[in-house]
Amino acid sequence: MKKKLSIVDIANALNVSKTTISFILNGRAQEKRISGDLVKKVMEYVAEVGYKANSLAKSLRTGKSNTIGLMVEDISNPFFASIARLIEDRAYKNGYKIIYCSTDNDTQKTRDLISMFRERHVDGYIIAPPEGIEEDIESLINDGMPVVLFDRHLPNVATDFIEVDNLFSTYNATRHLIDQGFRNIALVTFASQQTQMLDRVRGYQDAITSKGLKAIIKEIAFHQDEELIMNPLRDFMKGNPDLDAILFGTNHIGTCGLKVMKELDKKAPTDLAIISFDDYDVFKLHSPPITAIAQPVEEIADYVINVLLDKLNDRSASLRSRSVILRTDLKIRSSSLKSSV
Amino acid sequence: MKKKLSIVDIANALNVSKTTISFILNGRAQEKRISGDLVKKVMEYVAEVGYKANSLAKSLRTGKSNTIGLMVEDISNPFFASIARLIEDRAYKNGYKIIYCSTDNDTQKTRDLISMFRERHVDGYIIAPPEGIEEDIESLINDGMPVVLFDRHLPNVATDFIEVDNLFSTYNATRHLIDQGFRNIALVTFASQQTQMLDRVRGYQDAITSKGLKAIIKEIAFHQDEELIMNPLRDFMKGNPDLDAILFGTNHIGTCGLKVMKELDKKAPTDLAIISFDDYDVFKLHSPPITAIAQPVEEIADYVINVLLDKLNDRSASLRSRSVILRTDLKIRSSSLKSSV
DNA sequence: TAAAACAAATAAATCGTTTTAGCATAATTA
DNA sequence: TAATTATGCTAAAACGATTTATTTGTTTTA
Repeated sequence: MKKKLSIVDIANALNVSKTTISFILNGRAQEKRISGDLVKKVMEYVAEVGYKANSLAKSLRTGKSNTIGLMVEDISNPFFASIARLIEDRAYKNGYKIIYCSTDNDTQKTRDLISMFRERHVDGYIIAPPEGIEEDIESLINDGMPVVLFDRHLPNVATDFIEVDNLFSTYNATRHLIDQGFRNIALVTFASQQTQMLDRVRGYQDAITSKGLKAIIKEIAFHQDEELIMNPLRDFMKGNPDLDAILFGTNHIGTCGLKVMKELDKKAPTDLAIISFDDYDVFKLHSPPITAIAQPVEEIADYVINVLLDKLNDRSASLRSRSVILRTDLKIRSSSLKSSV
Repeated sequence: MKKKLSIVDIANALNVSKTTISFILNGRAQEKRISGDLVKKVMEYVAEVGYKANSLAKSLRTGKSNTIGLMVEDISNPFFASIARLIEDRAYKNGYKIIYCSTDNDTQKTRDLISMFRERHVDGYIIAPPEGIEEDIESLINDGMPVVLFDRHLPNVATDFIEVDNLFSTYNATRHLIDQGFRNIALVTFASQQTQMLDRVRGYQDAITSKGLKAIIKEIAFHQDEELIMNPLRDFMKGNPDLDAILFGTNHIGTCGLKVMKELDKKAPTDLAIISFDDYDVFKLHSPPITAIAQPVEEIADYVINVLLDKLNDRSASLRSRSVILRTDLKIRSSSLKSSV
């Protein structure tokens, strides 16, 4: 267990001041007019012994940790997992590491996690915020921390966010169901006051009422445990046998919905037409394939990281706050097509 | 942007030495026989002003960062995502944060990431190691770092690891196919010298040869890009029309396999019986449901974190190195049952 | 030729903690 | 009563970097 080299060791070995070493290593040799000879000598020696600066000491002094805090709802949810993956790649390429955590949409947990991130001096925050976290985010921003929200935003907090056009997405999907001839169309979604959920509900409602139909909305409490989602879902389906079609508000609910349908031996689209938010393998490979509202995950990740890097590099950029609204893509598959009777 | 309070601010405000504050805050008041009155005063003041120690300074001094580095193959793979999620939960409960990254099974990338983790002074490492990383892991261990491998291990490196009984898993699955009456059974897997892959191949081979059948093994290069997996897979299926059954070596290959079968309009199990390693929604919900080798993800995560915490708390524990081999569960579903002709 | 400017490098302060070693004063022992 | 031991607290060093302010010669300038 060899002791790690410090800058002092280098300085002593070369009989040079550590100040000089530091300047050279930080590319300030020219500016500090340190002779080319010495620069070369130092660089060579550093390479030879494989010295690496202690990033903790560096961070302590400079106040920068080169770390980004990423808070998603649940890292094991395929939507968040794929976004996390893309963000991770791009962050690393720009010299940043990621510390991540799952909030479970739990406000208190999120609060604790934010203060953990703060303690660890992360340089920037990427957050899919739960409800009730407004004050904490605001105080983060007031303290000058770069913050980018995604997947949803906080209406009264002025900060950058990236999300999709949720309202239009569900409006469009609902219209598609109506156009196909379905009339008893339900929306099943998580009970939530989060913006993306409210918009999804509104989009559905707008489409439904524009055609004079009756809105049927089933809200389910957010839960990790699938049983607690499937139970009310099962009750709902059993209790509404005259339903034509269901629009699922999230991929998780959509997946649970498919499981319940399987249990009850209901087939899409004959027994029930189906559309789910988010698109992933389960929906693509299902028989019949499930119509899905595909979010542009790559684009979301790109915007998120780019906006954050902008703010990180140029503090003044924090002033104007950008909101990016991206389009979704309704992947029409047979689960939502009126069976050609 | 209010300046953060430091321990000196607290000391000055109360007219007490910072040493004393530090002792009190670290629960060493009794040991250092500091009067109850003072302890109370300090604790109250600290709570009132909401002082939190700067963890960077703390880490610099103590050499502990309370961070665990987690390296998986790909965080967006459902197997790794769910393990990561479980590990994350348990780590946080024990006061540790997670820094994670995806290795893509790329040795050089992994090497870079290990040195990043080292730089950041993570206290412990959880790694699903790619090939060729033996030396780096060894040097980590030699430097006294607690390391736990999972999902696979490195044969010549003595360290703790958690994995499943891969050999028996594929042996058992193959036997099941044979028992069902299938005879032309292929194994499609990633080309890899990793232990878990070698074992999976061996398990398949053992079962095949024990019955005097012919082993048909298709190895595909590891790739993120699905097209590059699907292309050779498609060629293989087209080129071997007499195949009875396929055992897929990983969930990713399994998913791609299903996509190709969908394209080619092949149905399981009539056209081709199917079993995949790993069990998740895509397989459970598929029509027909896909027989899968389910890994005990919760148990894996529990062992991983427990073994690591043990080593973290008790350096001597590093000496005896544990290998935990867990059982998988073959979830038999209709994709592997000989159609009752 | 004295003053100013420059070149090349460094000493010391700093970031915010923990930890070691030590200092008064009061209480106990012998 | 002098020596010892507790008690309660603190000064200063250390962790390993960056940054500010300074030093010491050497050239230019006027």
